[in-house]
Amino acid sequence: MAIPRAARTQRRTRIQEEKEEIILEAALDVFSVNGFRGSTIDQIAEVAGMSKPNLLYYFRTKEAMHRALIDRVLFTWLEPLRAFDANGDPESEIRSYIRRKLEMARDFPRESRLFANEMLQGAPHVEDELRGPLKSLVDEKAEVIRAWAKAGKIAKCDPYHLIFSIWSTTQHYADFDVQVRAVLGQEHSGEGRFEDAARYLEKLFVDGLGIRHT
Amino acid sequence: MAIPRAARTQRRTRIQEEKEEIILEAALDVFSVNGFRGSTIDQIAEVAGMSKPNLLYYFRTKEAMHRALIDRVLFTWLEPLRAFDANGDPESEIRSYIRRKLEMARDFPRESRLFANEMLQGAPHVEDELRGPLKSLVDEKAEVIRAWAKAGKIAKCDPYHLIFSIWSTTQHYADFDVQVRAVLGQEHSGEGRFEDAARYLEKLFVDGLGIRHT
DNA sequence: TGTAATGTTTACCAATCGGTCAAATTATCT
DNA sequence: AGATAATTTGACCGATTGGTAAACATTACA
Repeated sequence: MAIPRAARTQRRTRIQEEKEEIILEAALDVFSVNGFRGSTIDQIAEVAGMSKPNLLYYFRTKEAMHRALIDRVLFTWLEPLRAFDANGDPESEIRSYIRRKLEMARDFPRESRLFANEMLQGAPHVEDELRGPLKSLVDEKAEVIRAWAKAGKIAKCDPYHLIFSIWSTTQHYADFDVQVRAVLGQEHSGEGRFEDAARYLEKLFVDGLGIRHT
Repeated sequence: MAIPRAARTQRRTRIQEEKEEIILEAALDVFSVNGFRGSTIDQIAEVAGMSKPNLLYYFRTKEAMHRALIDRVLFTWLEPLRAFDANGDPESEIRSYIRRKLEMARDFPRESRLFANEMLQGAPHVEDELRGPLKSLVDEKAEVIRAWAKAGKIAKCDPYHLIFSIWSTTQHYADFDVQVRAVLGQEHSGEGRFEDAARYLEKLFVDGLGIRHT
C-alpha cells in the first residue's frame, strides 16, 4: 500500500524528486496563465504527461501544488533585490538591479506571471510572505537607498516607490508581454526589445535619480 | 414568451439598462479578481443579487458578459492617453498623463485588474484590439514624443518604452495593491500613498527625460 | 530471486460548471 | 381591466471539477 505523501518522513526517492520536478514545471505552465482558480489538475496532468491521480499522489491537493510552487519560486525571485549591495556605488547597483530584473522577466516570464496572478487575486496564498520576509527585505534595502540620498549620492526620493517603479517597469515585459509585442509590432518583437528596454530604463533611472555620471 | 436578447432590435427597456448595468458591475467585481476562467456565472449572480438564469437572459453566455465588459471599459481606459496633447509642452503633458493614470489606478482598480488578468492569459479575448486601435493610438503618440526629442525638448529616448514605463509604474498601484500595502505597512497604506507615488513618479520622469524646468 | 514498499492507473464519487426550458411573475400599453 | 410582451425563477441537463478507492505495476533491497 502506498504511504500518503504527508506521512512520509524518510528521505525522498529518486523518482519522487524527478516527478515532483516535472509536476511543478507543468503546474508553473498552467498556474502562471490561468491563476489558481482558473487552473485545473487535469490541465496540469496533461502538460506533465501523467494521470491526475498520479499528480495527487505527489501533492495531495491542488492547493499543495500551488503552495510548493510559490515557495520554490519566491526565493529565487527575490534574488536580485537581495544582491543589491549597500557598499556598491549607486549607479552601478541600480543599473545592475534593473538589468537583472529584466533578465528575469525575459528568462522566467512564467514565474513573474505566477506572482502577478497571485497579486491580482489579493494574494490569498502569500499574504504572510509579503508582510514578513518581503517587507523586511524591502525595508532593509530602502534604508540603503535613503542613506545614499542623505549622502547626496542620489537625489532625494521615496525609496519604496523607487523600488516599486523598478519592479513594475521590468516585470511589465513578462506580465504584459502580449501587449508589448502587439504595440511594438512584429518587426520589433524580437528578443532585442529587452536590450532596448534595458537601455531606456537604465537611462531613465540614472538620470531620474540625479546620478551624476562622468 | 421572452424574446431572445440577441434577436431584439427595438430600443432597450429601462429595466434592461438597469439590470445590464448591475450585472456588468458585478461581473467587473468577479472577473477582475479571478480572471475569465476562474470566474463563475454563479459568483457574478450572487454579487448581482439575481438568479443565474436571469443573468443569462441579459447575456447569453459568460463570454458575452466578459466581452461587453471589456468593450465598455476599454474606451474609458485609453482616455488619458488620448488626451495626451501634441501641442502642449512636454513637461506638463507628461506630468498630467502620469497624474491621470495614477488617478485611474486609484479610482478604477478593478478595471485595471480586468485588463491585467486578460494580459496575463495572453489576451485571448482582446488581441485584435491590441493590434488594432491600441497600437494605432500608441503609434500616434509615440510620434509626438519622437518629435519632442528631435526638437530637443526632451532627451532622446525610445517613445514606446517610455509609454510602457508610465503604464507599468502607474497601474502597479492598482494591480499590485496588496503588495504595495504589505510593503508600505499599515501606517503608509492610506490614500496618501497615491500622492507620494505621484510626487516620486513625476520627478523620476521629468528628470529622467532631461526636461529642463525653470 | 522474493517480497515489501513505492509508484501508477482505471473506475468512480459528489459538487460545481455553463447553459436550457418551461412555468410563473411582473411590467406595459390600449 | 385585459391582453400582450418582458422579466424572473426553480428544476434540470450533460460536462467538468477536485479528489478517492482499490487494483495493478514497478522498484528497491535483503
